[in-house]
Amino acid sequence: MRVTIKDVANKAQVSPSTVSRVIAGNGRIGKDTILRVRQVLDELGYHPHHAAQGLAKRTTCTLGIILPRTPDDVFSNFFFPELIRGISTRASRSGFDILMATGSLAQEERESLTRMVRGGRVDGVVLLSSRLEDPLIRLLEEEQFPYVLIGRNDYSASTLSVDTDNIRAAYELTQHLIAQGNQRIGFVAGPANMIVNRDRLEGYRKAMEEAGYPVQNEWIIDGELLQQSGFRAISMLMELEDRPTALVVIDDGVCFGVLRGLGELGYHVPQDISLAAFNNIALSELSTPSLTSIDIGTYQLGYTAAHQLLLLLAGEEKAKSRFIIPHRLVVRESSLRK
Amino acid sequence: MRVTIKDVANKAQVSPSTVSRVIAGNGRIGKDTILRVRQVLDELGYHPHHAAQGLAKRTTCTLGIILPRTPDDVFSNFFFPELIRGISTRASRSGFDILMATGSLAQEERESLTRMVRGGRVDGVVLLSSRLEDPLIRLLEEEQFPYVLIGRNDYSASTLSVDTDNIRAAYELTQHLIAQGNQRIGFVAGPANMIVNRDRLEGYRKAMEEAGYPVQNEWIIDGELLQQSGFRAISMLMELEDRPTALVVIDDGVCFGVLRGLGELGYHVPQDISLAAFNNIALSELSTPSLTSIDIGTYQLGYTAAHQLLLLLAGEEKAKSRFIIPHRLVVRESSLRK
DNA sequence: CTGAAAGCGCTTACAG
DNA sequence: CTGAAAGCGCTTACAG
Repeated sequence: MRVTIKDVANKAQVSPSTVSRVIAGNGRIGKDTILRVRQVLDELGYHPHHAAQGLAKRTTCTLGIILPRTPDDVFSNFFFPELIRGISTRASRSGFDILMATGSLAQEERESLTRMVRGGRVDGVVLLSSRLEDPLIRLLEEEQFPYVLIGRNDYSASTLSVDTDNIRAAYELTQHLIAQGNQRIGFVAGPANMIVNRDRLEGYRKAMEEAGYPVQNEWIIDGELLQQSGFRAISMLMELEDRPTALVVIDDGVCFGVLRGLGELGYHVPQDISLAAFNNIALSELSTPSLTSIDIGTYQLGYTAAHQLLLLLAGEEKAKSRFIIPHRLVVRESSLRK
Repeated sequence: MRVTIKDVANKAQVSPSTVSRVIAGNGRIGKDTILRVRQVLDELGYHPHHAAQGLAKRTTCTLGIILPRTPDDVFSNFFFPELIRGISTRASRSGFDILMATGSLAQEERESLTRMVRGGRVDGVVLLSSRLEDPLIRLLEEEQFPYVLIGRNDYSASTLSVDTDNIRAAYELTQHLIAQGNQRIGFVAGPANMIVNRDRLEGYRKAMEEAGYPVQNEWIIDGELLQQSGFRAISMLMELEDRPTALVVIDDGVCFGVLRGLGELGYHVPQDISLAAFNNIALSELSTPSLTSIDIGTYQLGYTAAHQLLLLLAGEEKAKSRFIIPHRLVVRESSLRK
């Protein structure tokens, strides 16, 4: 059935070892032998069997990722595809493929990762995000398995990671709103166990503090509530005596929800309230009003993460273990002074 | 380093064969032997090596997909993540993982697929879309490799495929616009070499014909133009003497572009022109106006495709080879009579 | 420059 | 019920 190295060896009248060496391109082989073997390789259309090669060489040429478990979490995950595209493109350039597993529960996530790592299915893992005391990170550390984290880590300082300076980004985004004349600025938050969300909240607080503007607790609302209880959260916010004139929103996807909610309540953006968010997904430019957003270089994050992991696997020593991808404030209609 | 079946065998004082059988759960093994082996398995934290297992069993427990090559094609691909989630979830349930490869060029795409298939990396392939005379389909057919196609096929009628009835869906969507009082209806098309796009165009034409409304050629514009030449295409369309009062748009992503373009030209939707599109991505509900769209059951498409492929791999004979996932018209603001 | 042999970690007839 | 052996398809010291 399958054309093996043995078939090639027979036809070319050499030993399998020689065929293997010709393919690998190393080892000193006679010129005419090389030519002859190459010829047969072509004729038979030989293609190495990946598992066999992997078994012998102890390598898989595969990177693993765990798909974020978002059963129906429509928000906040529009940028994962772009991230994965970056990872995949870089991997592909080194002949690596991506093995992807899912887990709808935290438990399943762990199991998927274990299967990958302990089963020797991948050479390294890219973690797409990190939460507080992340069990996946713990697992990887215990196994001493090569991985790169997209995000920040509360676990081990030496972790190879690629990240946005989210504190800084949130700080700048808030400053932009302040520069537009806003003094009462609210924050639509994401799940508090994600480190990226904590960082963004911190940056926002810092900017407000520095400007000498107080932050009211009622101004900070949970973005997840938007899904469950419709737009009650927004409605309550807008009915406050001292309601904010602007909102920093954790993510463009959530921001679309906020925008819609405000619209249904009869408010106009930016006339009645300004909005500014993070991630700059493709649709942010196309919405009406277009969304002011921090472009975090999503593709670049993924690309760089894969790149650094590949370097690590190649045994190249790195000077540093933490890489920051520059972000960029993209000002659009949603936040411009009315 | 790695705990092998041999280590377990030694410690449990049995042969590797026996350990293998205990793990597989087949073969008649003594009760106490089973218990003893299981015990050691646990103690040592044994995990089978995937490549070795695959080599011996000639199976990979992996499904392959080729990531659509969309370097910067922001439109029309917002539903792929959802599709992949469906595939991945179903695969995961049978202990299968997903191997993902990219190719930015058609050439690279072919190579990625070849590597997967000829390298024995996957047991089957899920094709995420199909074009006319698709080279990937040809490759798979030549290799006689198991695959399922999400979409329709101009190649071989017996191909296992899971699809939307796009002709019907477009027909219904157009009928809806007609029912809203529109007589001049235009169409924003996608790349003509994608079969899904042809089908949708056909359904639109059919509905128009049946209603006795003529279709002008100038009413059919190329959605890809929206990206390159800004909104010139839309501007030209709207300046026509007999301009359409409604547009069927090939995809929600493209529809966002159209919406934005109309907005910049000073037109209001649906007051000045109605819009209706396909795919019903998550954001369609959140836009202002919200988008009327055909929900194609994206997740279900992916899930079913994986399911059928898995059945095929398991050797289960299927009665039919083509599965249609029901679609559903979701009427929202963008198409409602003014 | 080239081949025979052992080995990667598993499975599975074949014997008993 | 269990083990020894051969084999999956490749690679890589070891010899020569």
